[in-house]
Amino acid sequence: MKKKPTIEDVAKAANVSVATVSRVVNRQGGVRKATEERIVRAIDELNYVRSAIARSMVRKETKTIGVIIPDFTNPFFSEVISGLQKSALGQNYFTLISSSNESKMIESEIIQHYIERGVDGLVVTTADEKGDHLDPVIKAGIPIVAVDRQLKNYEVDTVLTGNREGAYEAVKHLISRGHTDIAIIRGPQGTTPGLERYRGFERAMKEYDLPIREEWIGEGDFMEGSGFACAKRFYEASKRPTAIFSSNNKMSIGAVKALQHLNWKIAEEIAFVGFDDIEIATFIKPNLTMVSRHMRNLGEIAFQLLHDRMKNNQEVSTVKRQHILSPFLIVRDSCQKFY
Amino acid sequence: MKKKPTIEDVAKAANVSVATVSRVVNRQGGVRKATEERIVRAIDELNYVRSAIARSMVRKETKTIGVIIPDFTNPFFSEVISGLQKSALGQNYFTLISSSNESKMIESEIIQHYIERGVDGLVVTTADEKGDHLDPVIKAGIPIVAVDRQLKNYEVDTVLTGNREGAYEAVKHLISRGHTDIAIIRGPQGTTPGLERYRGFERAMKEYDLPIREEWIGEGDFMEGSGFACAKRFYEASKRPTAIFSSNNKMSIGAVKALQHLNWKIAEEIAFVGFDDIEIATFIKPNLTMVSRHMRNLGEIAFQLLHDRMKNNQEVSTVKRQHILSPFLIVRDSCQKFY
DNA sequence: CTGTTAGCGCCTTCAA
DNA sequence: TTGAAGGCGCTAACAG
Repeated sequence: MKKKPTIEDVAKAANVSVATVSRVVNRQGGVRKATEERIVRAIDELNYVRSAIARSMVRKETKTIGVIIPDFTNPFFSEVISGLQKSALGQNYFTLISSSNESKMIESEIIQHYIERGVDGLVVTTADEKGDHLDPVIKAGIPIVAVDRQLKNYEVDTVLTGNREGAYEAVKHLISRGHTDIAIIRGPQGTTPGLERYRGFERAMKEYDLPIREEWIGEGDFMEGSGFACAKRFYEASKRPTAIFSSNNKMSIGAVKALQHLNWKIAEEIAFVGFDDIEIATFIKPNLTMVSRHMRNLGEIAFQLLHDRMKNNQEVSTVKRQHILSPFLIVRDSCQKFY
Repeated sequence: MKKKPTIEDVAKAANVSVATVSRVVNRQGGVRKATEERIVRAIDELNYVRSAIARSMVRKETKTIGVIIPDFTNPFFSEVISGLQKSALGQNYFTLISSSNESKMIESEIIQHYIERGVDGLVVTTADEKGDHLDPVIKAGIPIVAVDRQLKNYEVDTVLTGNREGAYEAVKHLISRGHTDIAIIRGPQGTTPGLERYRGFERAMKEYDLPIREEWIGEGDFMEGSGFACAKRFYEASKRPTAIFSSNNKMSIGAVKALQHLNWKIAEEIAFVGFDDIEIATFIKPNLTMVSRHMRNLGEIAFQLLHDRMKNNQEVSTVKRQHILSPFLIVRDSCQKFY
């Protein structure tokens, strides 16, 4: 209720010096048993909690890492931060998590906050892969790990998924089921996932000598609405594709919504695969075949890399490390061959 | 790269005193234009960022609020924190968000972290509504706002949903469609949402003089698995219900999974309503009728209440304020009357 | 308008 | 095994 007790209050109550209290609070040992007990009792009685602020002030570290994701409501990121936070807590690191809402500007603000608060490291899925706006972080000498999207202008550790590979497998799967008229809902081509998944699509198509039609390339923005719009456009195309590959989870949601809306029958009339599994995949009538990945792992690995940098006083290896997790295809029922 | 510049470095570079630098950094005015410009230039050149830590140290406030939710991967909470964080940022407050995973122990740890870090306020959806473990927060004089679940042992501001009311409406809707044999998948009866939603169910049943059968009461834990199990039990009951009310989103997911698995046809053979809308609701064949609520609002209001307390130096009103948001029924196709 | 200075609560030598 | 004392970077009087 009243003001918070300080280490000095404890010292007074236990009749020792602050230095001694500090020793027991930090478990440094070298304190007589009896003294320690007296101090512990005083701590309890006063409800003393040591101030992380004052501590950070002198230690020059906060045991805190900043995390930036583009969207709280995307389940993919929920899983990632879930894994990340658990790993961090295990090493006694605390996580600050913020969403940029895919805005570079907001991301900059968040970064400012993080630097002011002295985070020891940063994990970021950036809204802008050029990444100039991360300059302050670099300048401050704060280690960074990029997740899912790269930071092109800087040599930072990166955790990625085999985007190209995953898309390639998905499209190949479609082809193996007899499809040749395949459309793609692309993500923003300025982002690694957007571009790479397109490249995977492209590779598969080329490998089998299949034409990539202009009207079968939908430009999406990784949001639901664009998935819906693209699917609709495909339906209205001069020639309809027989299969669709969607580049991320939210666009898949939108696309499926559109297919249902148009009564364009999945599997029977239009095959479908999407990148990143979604909850509805196993609920709707023909279950959806999807490219999936170990999301929590992404978060865990990201923390490992960062932790490494943080304790190794940054200078150990200046080489950028890249970790690529392989996605995997979950074959269900939405890509049946049909004639 | 090297060590971070301090206010003193800036002062030296601009050839002024630290006090003056502080004035311009904090926009307090009373500094000659020319001087200010000189300082700003120095700040830019040195990449100076003021240390929130040192600042908090003397101001005795961190402009930071702690948030505890039970589960990152529950979309309900994603929405809530999304709204919360946006409101907070608007008032220049920073949010620390952590998940307790429904564990009281983890929640305690998080609380410890928060107190150490000197949060100015706390927003919590607790894993244990008795809330004794929040004692340290109370003792530290940190204002609290409870969201979605109460803290029974303390008089703190609370934001709730009309749980009873929502459940009541849902069940009445079922009844109005001709159902009399209604089962419920309950949440933990030790939680406000769990208990209140049951009470709503009960009230509707009593009002219409319908029997509540033992075997039609499923004990769930708000997690997917229990929803699945309960639905299965209903199916195997000596007498099958014709309608199911599920008490939360995750259990609804599980229940629907079970219904599909059992090939127990929704709407045709078994009506269904659930509390909290879910994405699959509009995807599966008969669209699911659901009780929904303005989730982002919950977060926004929570912040309002907290903000109020924080600036009013806590003593203005010791009265506990309670804010109840009304849920609303979204009628779709899963409760058709059938005979 | 600008500068000086006393802390904020804690950790960390250095002595005792 | 313990204590004394100097900061960490910043803000907020108080003086000029």
